[in-house]
Amino acid sequence: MSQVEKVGDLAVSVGYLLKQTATALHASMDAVLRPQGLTVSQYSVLELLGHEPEQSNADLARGAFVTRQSMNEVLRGLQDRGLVARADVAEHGRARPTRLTPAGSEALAGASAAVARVEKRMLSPLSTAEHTALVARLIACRDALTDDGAPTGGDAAR
Amino acid sequence: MSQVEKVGDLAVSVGYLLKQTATALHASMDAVLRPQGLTVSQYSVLELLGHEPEQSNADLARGAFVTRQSMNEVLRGLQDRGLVARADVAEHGRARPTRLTPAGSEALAGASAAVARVEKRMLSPLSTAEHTALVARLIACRDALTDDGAPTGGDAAR
DNA sequence: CATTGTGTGTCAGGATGCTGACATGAGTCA
DNA sequence: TGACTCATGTCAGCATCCTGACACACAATG
Repeated sequence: MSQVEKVGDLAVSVGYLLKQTATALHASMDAVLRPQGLTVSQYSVLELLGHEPEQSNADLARGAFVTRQSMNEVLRGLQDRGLVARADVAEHGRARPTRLTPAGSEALAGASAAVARVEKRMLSPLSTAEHTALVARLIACRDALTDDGAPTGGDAAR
Repeated sequence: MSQVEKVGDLAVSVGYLLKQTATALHASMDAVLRPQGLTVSQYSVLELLGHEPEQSNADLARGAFVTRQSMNEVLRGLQDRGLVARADVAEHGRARPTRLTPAGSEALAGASAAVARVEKRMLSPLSTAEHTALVARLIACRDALTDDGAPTGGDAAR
């Protein structure tokens, strides 16, 4: 009974399935966003700003699970295309809050609809009860990993 | 009723939770594998070879959700450290099957045990029934995305 | 036998994201 | 006030992974 534990069958490994499903979702999102001229990272920023305006570069980086440096480049791309706007000078600290432009809101509307269709397709085999149960269990797994142990990503906890 | 759909609250969005959970798992795996001198990608290869020996570079690339080119570099690293071995000449086509060396099997044993502990921690809040239900629903979501729509990743379907 | 198609390994170039480092602005506290 | 801590934005260098392209090996087909 003091057997050494190891990872079992990959076909039913939660870790492997998580990676597979997340990869499939990313690919599907990329497929519908690219025709709209957006990458998944860029869409993530627009979506985050749509839910909570006036976020700083660091805020957005944490929300999208990347570093401030990477987010900076994503924001530059969106800014050059006029989809987001940043204050030229910081109001308070060094943070220069970013907000959606009208063009950005319009792009977000189209992209969000497309992504919603992808999510709907992903969840189509699940009943409403199964859907909510899945959400609850993903939250439980995420919290079990992050409550103590390792950081979630980005560089906020390094 | 012709309302335009959009992505809802991020805190209960399956897509966002999937990304969060997968990121947290990846970070936790990295934290336990790095002390053993392995990256997550390298561990993935060892694990795949442990389950199914004699896989080609392309097979492993598909299994690890990366391109053949990326997998080639991972394999080169493992080969230089003597953890895997590849035939110098192809037996059949151009494929040169890779297999674990004794040192590779030993490294895999330690790494797999560490990863199993991470998975166990992740699943600790779930009952056995919830665990199996989670697996079934992740499979359902993955298949719903990949059965028709977009490819799963890598370059196999581009 | 020649042709076509599919799968594989590999090279070159580039895009993306990360680590490390530094300077700036704000809050805290002796 | 001055020292300290913390969060932010940014620069430089590097690692990783990808796209595009090509050559080879085999199977199927005429």
